[in-house]
Amino acid sequence: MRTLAKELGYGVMSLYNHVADKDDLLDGMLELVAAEIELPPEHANWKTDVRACAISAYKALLNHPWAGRYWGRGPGPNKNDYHEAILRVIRQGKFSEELACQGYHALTMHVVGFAVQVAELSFSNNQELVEMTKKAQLDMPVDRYPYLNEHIQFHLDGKDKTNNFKYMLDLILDGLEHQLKTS
Amino acid sequence: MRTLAKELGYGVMSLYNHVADKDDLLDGMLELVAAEIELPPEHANWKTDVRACAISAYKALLNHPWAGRYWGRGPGPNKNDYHEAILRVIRQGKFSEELACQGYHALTMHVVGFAVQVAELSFSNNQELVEMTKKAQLDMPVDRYPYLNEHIQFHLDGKDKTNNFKYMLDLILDGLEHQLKTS
DNA sequence: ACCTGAACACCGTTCAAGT
DNA sequence: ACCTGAACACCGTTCAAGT
Repeated sequence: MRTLAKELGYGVMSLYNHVADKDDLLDGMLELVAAEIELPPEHANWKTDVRACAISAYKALLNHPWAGRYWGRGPGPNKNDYHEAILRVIRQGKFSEELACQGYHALTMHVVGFAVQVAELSFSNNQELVEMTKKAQLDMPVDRYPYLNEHIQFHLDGKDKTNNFKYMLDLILDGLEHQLKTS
Repeated sequence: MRTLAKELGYGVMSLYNHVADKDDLLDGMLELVAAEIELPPEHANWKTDVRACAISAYKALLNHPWAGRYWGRGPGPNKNDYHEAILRVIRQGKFSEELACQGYHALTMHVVGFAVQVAELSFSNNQELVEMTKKAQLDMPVDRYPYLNEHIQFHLDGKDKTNNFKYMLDLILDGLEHQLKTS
């Protein structure tokens, strides 16, 4: 609040003429984030549509790294539109009510769960990440943590070329598709 | 800090004789949470072992709802043991280095991503959840959000009987198993 | 209707002083 | 070695007073 007011060039208390609360302000900010999410069209391919929408939501959350932590607060028009879109697309894709419920939760939980964790890391560049990784490695002797060291080395060698958000997303989507077909 | 000191019956500053920082204190607390995770045995079934370990980690995080938010901080012996265990089990299960990397991230991201979001909700009982849901429903007219309302009704009717954490976990595990077999 | 400073009840932490 | 109160630099917010 105090920082924001200073940035705007007003006294702190002026903010409370436009906003009830810090919570109220946050809700408004979250709605702006939700507005960035590109929503899928009517009646097309559920899998590609829900995939694109999830990726768009993920990008919106990473555009505003503070946002994921607060995403679970109250409802809001733009946030509702996003959730409605996900549910609509899979229901129109012939998901049963039950499978839609499961798929909806799996997808939305994945998006913000992944986003909060990636946003938390927040190193400014890759070099900084490498430094942090190497420092962490000092607390992990190879004889006690052989697999952990192997894994870290795998990353340091730049061998991890997969986008892990999309990788998990596809695990979920493929799993749902399989359940849809065999139900 | 101030609250903790009062609870212990000491002055605030006495804490700094046992702990460098609030961060230092949190790291210690996180290690205690990590200690609650039951680690899998050597050389058994990767799928059931990694599943049990993930569920145990999830339960530990929910036992201490504040913990998920800070899980991504630095390394720590107990936290390292947990990560080492996951990596070991899947590598011993004949995962390639690459698939192990993907599986490791998918599993660990799922556990804490899901935990932080569930912990955030934090209503004390089911009645309270129903109240909150119904209040949220007021901002969601049925004509504008038909699928969202259908979904909420599905929950209010108690028809969602799936444990969504385990459901997603099995989606991931089954996907990994499939990739393991066809690689 | 909008702005504002003083004041309140909170934080984590430094520092100097105690035993 | 362990404890501690005063003090500092922060928070979000209430309240009464301004225009």
